[in-house]
Amino acid sequence: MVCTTNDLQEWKDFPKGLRVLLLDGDSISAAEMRSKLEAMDYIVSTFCNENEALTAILDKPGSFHVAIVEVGPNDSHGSFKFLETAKDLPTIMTSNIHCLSTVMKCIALGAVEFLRKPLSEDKLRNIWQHVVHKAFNTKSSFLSESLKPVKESVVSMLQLQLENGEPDNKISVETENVSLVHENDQHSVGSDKYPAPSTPQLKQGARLLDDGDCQDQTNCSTEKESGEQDGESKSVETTCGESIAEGTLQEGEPPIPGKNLIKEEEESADGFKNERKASPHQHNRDGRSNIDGGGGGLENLSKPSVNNSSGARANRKKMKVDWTSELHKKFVHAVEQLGVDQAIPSRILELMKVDGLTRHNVASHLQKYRMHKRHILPKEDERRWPHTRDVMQRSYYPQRPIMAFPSYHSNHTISTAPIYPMWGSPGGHPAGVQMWGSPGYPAWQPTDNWHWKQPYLGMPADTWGCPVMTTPHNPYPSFHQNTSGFHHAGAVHNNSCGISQNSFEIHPAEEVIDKVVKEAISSPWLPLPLGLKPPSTESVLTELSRQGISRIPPHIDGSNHHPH
DNA sequence: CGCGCAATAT
DNA sequence: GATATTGCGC
Repeated sequence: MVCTTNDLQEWKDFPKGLRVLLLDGDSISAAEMRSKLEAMDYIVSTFCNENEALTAILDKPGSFHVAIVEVGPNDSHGSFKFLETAKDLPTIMTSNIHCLSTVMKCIALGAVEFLRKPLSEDKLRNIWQHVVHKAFNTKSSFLSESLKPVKESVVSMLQLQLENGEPDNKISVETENVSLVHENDQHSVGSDKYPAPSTPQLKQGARLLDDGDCQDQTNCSTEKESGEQDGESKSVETTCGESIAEGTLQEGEPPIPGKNLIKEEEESADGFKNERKASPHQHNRDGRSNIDGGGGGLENLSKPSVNNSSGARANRKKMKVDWTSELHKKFVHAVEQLGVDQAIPSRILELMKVDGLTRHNVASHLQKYRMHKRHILPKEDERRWPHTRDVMQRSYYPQRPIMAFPSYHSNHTISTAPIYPMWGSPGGHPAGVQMWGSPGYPAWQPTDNWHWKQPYLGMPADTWGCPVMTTPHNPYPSFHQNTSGFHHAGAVHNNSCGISQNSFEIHPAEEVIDKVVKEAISSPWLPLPLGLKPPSTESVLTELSRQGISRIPPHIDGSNHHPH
């Protein structure tokens, strides 16, 4: 009970004041982490080698609350040594190595968690959880001096009763401040607020406990080989890593008082509490939910963003869905599955299986989605494909030929089926460019998710979205990898919108067409090759028949008008 | 009631 | 300025 008012005071800004031992062989990454941690008010001590670090620990036990240790590629024994020696210090291992066995070993040796590098703010921010966890899972008698205050203050703030500890609540926090019990206020306005059980990717307050069903992505995050999700920022890991309160704490607000926990994000108060609804049908996190065209089927909900819900007020505001990559990916998958024709909010919603999402949310997103499709794609389409190739070359932009806009209403023209996993200009933006969405996403979130990145390298990314060179007409080599073959080395590689410098006669390239056709058949829900122009339907059909394919999948057929 | 679109809010 | 939400007609 070395807990003084002062201590409490110190903890009121929670993560603030936590002492972090940082052990990283890479001074640069160490500096980065340190910087981030300090921004969150952690107190960081950096070490370059385990010996120093261990010395520091042994020298002054209780100097640190938590450690972050890098597992180097070669010299991992140092890390393990640390791990084994500093048993008493919650240690988070981190590495660039995605080797499962390494991860396993770390965990086996006592690491509380394994995080892939780079460590995003979100990952770092949550490290305090381990501290609290430990604080509550260590017998009082063994509780280190540094942890006592943690426990004390948390207990105090939450007004908990210690089972074996001392029920001495230093400061009786005003109940108004920390309401453990979330009033089931689902009545609120109208019924349009669905009981969002555990908000989807919505801003997820720091619901530490919650459903015990947390996927242990932590360890599994060691990817296989899908070279896609390198930067995945999953914060779930820590979030559900452990719950502070085993039996002691009731589920409830995060242990952190409402003060300004983190400076950078203060206004994110939107902790909507809703009792989890036992939606029978939905179980998020089911591995292979959708089609997933060969992509990394990883889906973890919960987005980064640091909403340590300022516990205090139970502002069940309007939960604002923010469409994260994952969310959007799901969305797109759903749309793809359904096919435009049937891609209606409700269905999409179902397919997405995201708790807390409302039909409205989806509808809205869909609206935007469509909008982008109609504007971006066609544009791209044009520029890359100056329509009447010979004639309109002069201005490929302004011309907004007939088919430029697939019009909504004529849902019967083939063009309605557009959507491919990228809204944005496929060719116009290098993979990493973020178009809409994720404005607020930290840079550390790589180019991952969002679809505008190259979807499938194997298949011409442009195939659907952009006619590019896959069709008879335009020979313009796009700078995309797939076309590289056609490139004239010296030729101007005017990205995308190149005027036909030298339209070397590239013929329909049978194989390409074939590819397209096959794809079209196998994925009827995908937009047809716009390259085939307005009459594209027919063109396609023609091609199909030429290819000896006589039967057309219902989708295409159905959605396409006059069978005469 | 649900969808799509426009207006409005943040 | 962009994105999400709300409102409204169909």
